[in-house]
Amino acid sequence: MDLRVSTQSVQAVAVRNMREAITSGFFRPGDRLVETEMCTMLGISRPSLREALRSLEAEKLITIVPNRGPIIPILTAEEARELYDVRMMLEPEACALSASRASEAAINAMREALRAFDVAVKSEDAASQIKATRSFYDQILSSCGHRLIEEMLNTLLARVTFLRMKSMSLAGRAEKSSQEMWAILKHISAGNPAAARTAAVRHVKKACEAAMLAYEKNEATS
Amino acid sequence: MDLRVSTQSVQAVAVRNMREAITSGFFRPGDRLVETEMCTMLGISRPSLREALRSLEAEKLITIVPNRGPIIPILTAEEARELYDVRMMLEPEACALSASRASEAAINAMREALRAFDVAVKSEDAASQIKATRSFYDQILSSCGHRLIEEMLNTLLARVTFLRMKSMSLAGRAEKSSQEMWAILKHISAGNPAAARTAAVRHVKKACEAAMLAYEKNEATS
DNA sequence: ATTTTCATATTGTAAGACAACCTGTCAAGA
DNA sequence: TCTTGACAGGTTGTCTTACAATATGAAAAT
Repeated sequence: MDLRVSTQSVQAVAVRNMREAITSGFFRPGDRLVETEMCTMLGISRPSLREALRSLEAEKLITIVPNRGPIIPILTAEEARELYDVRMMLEPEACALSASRASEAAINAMREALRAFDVAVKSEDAASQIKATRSFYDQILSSCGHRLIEEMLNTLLARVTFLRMKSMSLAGRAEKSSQEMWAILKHISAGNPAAARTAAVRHVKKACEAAMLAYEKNEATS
Repeated sequence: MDLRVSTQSVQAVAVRNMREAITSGFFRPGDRLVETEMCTMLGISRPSLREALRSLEAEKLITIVPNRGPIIPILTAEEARELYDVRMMLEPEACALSASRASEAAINAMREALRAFDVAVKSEDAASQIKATRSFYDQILSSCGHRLIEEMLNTLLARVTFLRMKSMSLAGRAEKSSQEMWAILKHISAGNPAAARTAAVRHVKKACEAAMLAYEKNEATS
């Protein structure tokens, strides 16, 4: 029983809210975040806001251009590729660990998340897809028992949310993604780390390919 | 010819200086960084300092305890182990990449760094050892051609500096470490990614073992 | 049309102020 | 003696105000 009272600093809440706004797609790559506007939106003072912005900058969720202020970064294809490279090194490990230690409750939550994902795919609801994927990964990461991997993958995943939204809209990608994630879940719930790892590798690889495809398509249309 | 005038923000300089102060061992785990003191040390205002502190907090170089302020974190054995786990996933890759693309100049710089390391080992100069190791890794990371791996390993390495200092002081560890790093360099300069990777794996593994040993020894003495 | 100038908007930085909170000390009461 | 309560000092959390420095875009001049 946890009776701890926890007062959150204004700064911390600001970071959380802005992070949510960015990863949910409310702010989009290229958007400028004018300080005074953000202050009124968040209802906080400029010094507090600026502290929050520095935190987000260090997380790479925003870029602060000197004398121009914060903007939501636009990932280049190369940066995206690098993000997937590193995901490829960490995510399989996380899935393997999760396969060896995830609780029944965590596995059920993953199943719920994937069901929600499938529903969102059917109804072509991009926001819900992202949310469901997010929740699926949250469960994997929190159940993998490795704080650092959890934290690093969390920030990495936050950075690619927008990309995922784009690549999910590619024809057939969402369905494929669902299959791949169900495969991961199957091996996790079976307690098979090796299989979970290979399934994760496949998933990240495919996700990367889809993202790269999304870039090519964008170039063609622009 | 680069004539660019780059004015650094006060905040950015503060972050750099404080990061240097932390990773060089000027501040030690457990130390409190009182804001007003830091302000006078750095010659900046409190808002600017606090922005800098938030950046360092996001890098995990400091921990900001609510209503108590920033302190240099004391790594638990488990946190240390996790840091080495992730190093183990990234560092071999970085070395392999470096083996396939490092320039002659970079390799020479690595050699220089290791020579300096050996000198520092002989004279038992802990600070110089850290500095030389740091410079060795800087060369590997900047020559590996992967920005993200470079950045992530940089922050990871910054977090374990103090640990390395402690484990280097273990009998014989510095010499072993030197051998392992020379092995990595050998394979990088030979352009052999696979061999560089295995050498890196061995090095991280041994470094991890040494660090764990340092923890046990500390427990025994405390 | 190109360059220059200028006004506006925005960021960078500082200073001052005060409430909230933690810590340790000391006295009062059980 | 031990616990509790109160208090003081130090530190952080936050806001307000202020102003200099810089970027942007439009108007003016060549």
